Amino acid sequence: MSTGKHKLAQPDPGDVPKAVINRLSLYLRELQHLLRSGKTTISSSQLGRMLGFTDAQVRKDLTCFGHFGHPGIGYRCEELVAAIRRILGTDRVWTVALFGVGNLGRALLGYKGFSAKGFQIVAAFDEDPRKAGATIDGIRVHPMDRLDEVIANQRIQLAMITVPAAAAQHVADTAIKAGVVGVVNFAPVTLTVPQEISLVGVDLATELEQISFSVANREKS
Amino acid sequence: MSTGKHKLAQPDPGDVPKAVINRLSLYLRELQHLLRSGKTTISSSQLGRMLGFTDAQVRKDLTCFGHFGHPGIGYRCEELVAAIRRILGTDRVWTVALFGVGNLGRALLGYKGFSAKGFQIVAAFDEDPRKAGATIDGIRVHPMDRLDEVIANQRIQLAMITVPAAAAQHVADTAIKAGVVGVVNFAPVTLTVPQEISLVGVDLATELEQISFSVANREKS
DNA sequence: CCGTGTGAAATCGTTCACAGCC
DNA sequence: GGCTGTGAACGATTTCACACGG
Repeated sequence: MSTGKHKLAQPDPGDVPKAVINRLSLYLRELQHLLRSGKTTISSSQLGRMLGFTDAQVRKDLTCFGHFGHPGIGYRCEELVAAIRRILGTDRVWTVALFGVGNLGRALLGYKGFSAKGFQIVAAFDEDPRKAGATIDGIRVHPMDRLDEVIANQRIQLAMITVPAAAAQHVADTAIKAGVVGVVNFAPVTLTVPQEISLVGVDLATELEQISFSVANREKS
Repeated sequence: MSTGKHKLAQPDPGDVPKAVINRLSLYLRELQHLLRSGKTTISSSQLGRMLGFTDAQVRKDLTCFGHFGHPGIGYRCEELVAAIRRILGTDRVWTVALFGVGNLGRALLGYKGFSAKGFQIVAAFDEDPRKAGATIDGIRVHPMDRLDEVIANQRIQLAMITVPAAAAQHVADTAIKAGVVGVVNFAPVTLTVPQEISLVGVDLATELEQISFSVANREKS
């Protein structure tokens, strides 16, 4: 058996709420900060307070996947980081291709946070032939028609889409046909993908609308 | 009277689920596409299908805020767009300041999607004195120490934070002290703000972790 | 004691199903 | 016939409260 000493339950992922996975990411981020500042253990209530959750919530979330805590002690940070990374699948390295080398695309190519978390952008694509051939932040920009070849050769698993809205669906279809199994879409459109493909959409304007609503309506208690 | 003919209910925003607001943004985005393609009315089931929701969900979400539908007809796109914009507060223009003119910051300064939705970035700030003084995409970059003055003079309401994680809390505190009432945080840290301030966090690595989890666990059903 | 893990209770959000209207 | 608005049923998630372990 390859992985560590603590039992990792494997519940049907279908019955783990999506919100739990989101919080797991936040726990992980917080734990990594804690580790850097030298803390070795933490209780569910401390961790919860840092993020605005209750202690029970933290424990429930974690026990979806196994028994990581130590009664009377709390959670050992290092242990829990390892466990969450295994749960999220970020204990391995993922290969990512970026589609659309515009402003946002370039910014993402240079973003250090991805490789730190195990996501390696290994190729970029752009329709504009003047961009293809360039190397940005060490990443080669290919023309779109090399897509199949590059995805296959470099065994690319995930796609980040930063092309204009009108092109996003076509790019997603093509990338998926070439073998990509997960997509992060930054274009402000709803994409349709086969159900075995994982998809998350990040719409920056939508995020601002959440703020706008809550500011416009902050005359509550 | 300035605003339209349809009743806009004003429920205590506290009892509208956050998820509803998120979906409202998606409805709006979809409706605007529909308008551009010439459609004038749509039913809850059509709109739902486009986004992967049920018809009942769409209707419930909308009736949180008033009666916008026409039995036998559906919703008139233009009318509904206006209503949702009023609900989200994007029928007015919001002034935004951007903090941290790095890769991501620059990309956001150039992003057209914001002004199209009523969010106008009117100033940027950076600690690096070499960046201050420049103008990027028509937006002036100020040194941090002009923060109070600029926020007040330009009546800036919202902040987008794209500084490094270690600086984010301080920047948020300062911006809030200067009068900002809503914050979108792109730095990978949990910010603490007074409860009357609206906050959303967007962590790009976290989004990828959602994909990683679901790809790693897609042997379900 | 402090702190986890966990059934049971409470809360919240979604879907159903149908009355009413065009 | 097609479609909205809505109470009631259902399902899911969060919180409570306590047994048990260091």
